[in-house]
Amino acid sequence: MEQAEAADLGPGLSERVAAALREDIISGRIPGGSKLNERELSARLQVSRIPLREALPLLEAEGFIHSEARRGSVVHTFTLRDAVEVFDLRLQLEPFAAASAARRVAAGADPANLLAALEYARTGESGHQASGRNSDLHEEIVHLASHDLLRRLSNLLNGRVRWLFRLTPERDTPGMWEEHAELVHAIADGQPALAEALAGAHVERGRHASLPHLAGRLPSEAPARKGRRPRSQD
Amino acid sequence: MEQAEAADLGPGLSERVAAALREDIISGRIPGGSKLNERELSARLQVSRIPLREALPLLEAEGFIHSEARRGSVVHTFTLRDAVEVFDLRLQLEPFAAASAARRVAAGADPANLLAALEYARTGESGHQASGRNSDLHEEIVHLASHDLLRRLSNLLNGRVRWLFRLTPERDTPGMWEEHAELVHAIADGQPALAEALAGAHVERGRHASLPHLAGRLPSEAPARKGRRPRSQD
DNA sequence: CCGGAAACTTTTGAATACCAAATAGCGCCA
DNA sequence: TGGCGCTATTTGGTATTCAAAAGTTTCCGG
Repeated sequence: MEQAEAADLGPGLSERVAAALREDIISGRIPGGSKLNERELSARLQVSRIPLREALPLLEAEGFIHSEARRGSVVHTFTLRDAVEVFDLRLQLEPFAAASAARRVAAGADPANLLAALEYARTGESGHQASGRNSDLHEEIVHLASHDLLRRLSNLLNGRVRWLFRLTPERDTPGMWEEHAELVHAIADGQPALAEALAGAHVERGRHASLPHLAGRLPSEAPARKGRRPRSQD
Repeated sequence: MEQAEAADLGPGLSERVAAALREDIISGRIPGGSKLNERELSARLQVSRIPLREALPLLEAEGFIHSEARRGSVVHTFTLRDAVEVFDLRLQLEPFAAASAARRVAAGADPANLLAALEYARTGESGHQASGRNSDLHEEIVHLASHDLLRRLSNLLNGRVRWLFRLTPERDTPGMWEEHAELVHAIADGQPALAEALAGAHVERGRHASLPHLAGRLPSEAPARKGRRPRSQD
């Protein structure tokens, strides 16, 4: 199989494979419960099994797939419980991230990138793309916090946050932008306590706004254990 | 290269490779800054490069190694900052884990395993092995919380917690066992608020007890960027 | 004698081919 | 119709090979 001139040379191939699969799962193009056939995926993604098998453990660590020894990988079926768990942990991490970022600003760090991300999120109109910008904003806060371990945990969380945001496009209201602006300015002003409180409030408001909608859109519990083969496409 | 009868069949080979490397790094057998040569490691671990390259991305996600494209992998050099970061995030996650576990018990979950882990931690004498038992206790709390996402984030944190505990064997004092006992009983009694507060106090006490010791034992900042080749063994 | 450029070497990234073991699906027989 | 064994697909893993990029060495010129 010719690999042509596809060598991007930037990120490793396995990371691109992981990113592609992650997006396919988040977007629902590969539905929950699908069995992932290695060589079929290799063919579709135009790569050999090697980068694929480097990518799958990562996706499993993020909880997007579930792999059992010699039984292959199955795409995770997201439930309402998953959504609740995302809010739970955002509530633990984002206030800390916001406070840390504010402290860093107070200590002399430059919040320019954060303010730029806020502006970027404002200019983008509503819709599915906006959820990506919201994620960018949160990532920028984490980055500003200069906290390596926090960044790693947030990366793990991030895919699921993006999944969650994609399910609730109506979250992108003017009111939410106000919340973001308040939070960003508290950070940019170097006020850790205020930033922490606003971040917590932001997450909690999101939870209460989203969960009722999500309850109708997600299976409340795990699906049947055997025989499900959603036959993604043909 | 004969693989003999080594087929354990239990966990995948790549997971065992990841675990072995993780332990080698935590224990210092592979010192920070070491360059990891793939085929050399393959030879030493008696596996081919494939399970190795499935393991390396996992270790990188956990922050034990740092891989750059076409430049190979280097073992992370732990600094005092890393220790502070571990305490930071334990402080965010463990109180939540303890509260969740207590809520689960109040809702009818059985804390028998948790109590058993506490007893197991008590019977083990002091020393380096005890740090493993402490980790087991924390893992048991997380397990009891029945929170998938929390479990994933905790797993990410866990390796670094084990690294940290191994550096401070003097932490294993009778006083710390009292703290554990209080916490476990609060959970077993189904008291979320008490468990949350005790978990936070436990982490903070550990921070204050450990950091002075660690300050003398760890490099305060990242090492020289180039040319370091600690030549682990020959 | 020192600095820079070119050639060489090492190592990673990736592909291909192959084998063994286990699961799972299938058909066969009672 | 139900249980049992067989085949076949698939995963886990190894070995080998190739290309490209880093790193290293050497060599030449200033």
